[in-house]
Amino acid sequence: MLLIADILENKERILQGLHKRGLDSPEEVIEKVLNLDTQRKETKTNLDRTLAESNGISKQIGQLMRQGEHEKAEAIKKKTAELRTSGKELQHQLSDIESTLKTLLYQIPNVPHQRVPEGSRAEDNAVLEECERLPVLSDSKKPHWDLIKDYDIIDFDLGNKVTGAGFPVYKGKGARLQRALINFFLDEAIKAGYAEIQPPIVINEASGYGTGQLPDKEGQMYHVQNEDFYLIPTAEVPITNLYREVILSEADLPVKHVGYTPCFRREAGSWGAHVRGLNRLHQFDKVEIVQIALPSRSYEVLEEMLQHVVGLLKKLDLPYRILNLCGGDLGFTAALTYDLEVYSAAQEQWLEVSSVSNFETYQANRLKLRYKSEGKKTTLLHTLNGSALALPRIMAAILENNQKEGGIKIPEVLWEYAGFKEI
RNA sequence: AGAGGAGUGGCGGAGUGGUCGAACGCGGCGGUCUUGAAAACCGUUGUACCGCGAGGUACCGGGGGUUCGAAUCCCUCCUCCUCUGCCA
Repeated sequence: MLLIADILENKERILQGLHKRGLDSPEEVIEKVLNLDTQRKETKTNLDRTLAESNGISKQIGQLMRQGEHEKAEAIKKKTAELRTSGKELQHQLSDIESTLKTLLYQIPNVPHQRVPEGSRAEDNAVLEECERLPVLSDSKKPHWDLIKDYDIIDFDLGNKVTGAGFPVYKGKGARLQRALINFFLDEAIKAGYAEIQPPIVINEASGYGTGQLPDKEGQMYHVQNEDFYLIPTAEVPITNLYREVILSEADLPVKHVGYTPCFRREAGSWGAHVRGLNRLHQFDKVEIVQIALPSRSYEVLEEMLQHVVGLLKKLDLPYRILNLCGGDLGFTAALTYDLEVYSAAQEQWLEVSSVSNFETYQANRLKLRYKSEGKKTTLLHTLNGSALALPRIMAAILENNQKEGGIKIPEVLWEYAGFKEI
């Protein structure tokens, strides 16, 4: 959520940023916000004045009562009736204005960072780094949706039976490889100084608003109706919300957490031929890294997180490229996002396996996540997160890129974790 | 899930209709004393909003209500504790 004070101060810069996202007329909504804010202030001033007067009279009444002057007290009481009705009226006006203002602010995405490239389509994303020699497989190469059947390690039909499409069942070495990857990712993050968290995988509404999944992506989350909970689409949500309404001290920073969770996404309307097999699922596993950083350091932290993810891909020996997402492709709440994609030699396409983002104060403002600086001022922090990593496409790439006649070699770093070297 | 009890500032803990943003203790910060530290003593110590400022307003788990006035009374939801039930 954008800060009104920031909109007032940097209106032009913010409008430019919103144009970069391809918004039609951000001027309109920004003007509405500023007008409402003016109304809010006026109403608040009036309300406070009314309440102050009414409080004063109440105090007088109290004094008179104590002195036993009941008639005088009764006489003054009558004066308050009017204040009371106008106070109620103003109170209602104020909460109406505030909720309209909030609804409006919820509709405005984060302002892209200066380094975010112009553009609206995937082709406009800037490739910052790309593996030079892409692997080429023999003509007998198979996509992972065939390989998993050949080796009987992931079963979509069983998932269909038990749940439905997009909920695969991992079997035998498939399950063990999953577990190996999760443990490998967790251990690597812990080595890099991240403290492990095992959060709940269902969250309440407040948490959904805190990190920005609500109200923007309401339809993308599974909703537990009888409890009004949501299944998490990513561990980012529960882990970041650990710090909702928290004031940290400077010494606590940066906060670094890692968590493994299953993730649930309805992916309404996003199915097609290009998302076969493991490429898109309703339930998948992911290890997520989250940091809370000082505003002055958050872009350093972003680079550090990016390099952590790059390190994982290198250790897994997967060909990757790094994208700087363009304005049109940037997520609603992010200021800058690096996507990491892995090349699948069998599908002959790039698969997104990680998104590393800086949200600056956008989430922190919703979360009321602040720190107390030396000068005793409370200031919003910056939140960041990244997948390190999402499992299914990593799994797909490992299976596809390492396939050979009669077996699939798994990366050496996983041998110990998996307990086998080949499928 | 049922019955009973409880939720107050960083923590502990008073307060059951007005003088309460809230006693007191601990902790934190500043100071006195000390070569330094400890102890002792003195002072200070929440957040947000409105206002140029003086100052004002709101917040005692959340929301709503009664009242001139609510931490205090009523309703409702949430959370925790105890007992019973059920269960990995």
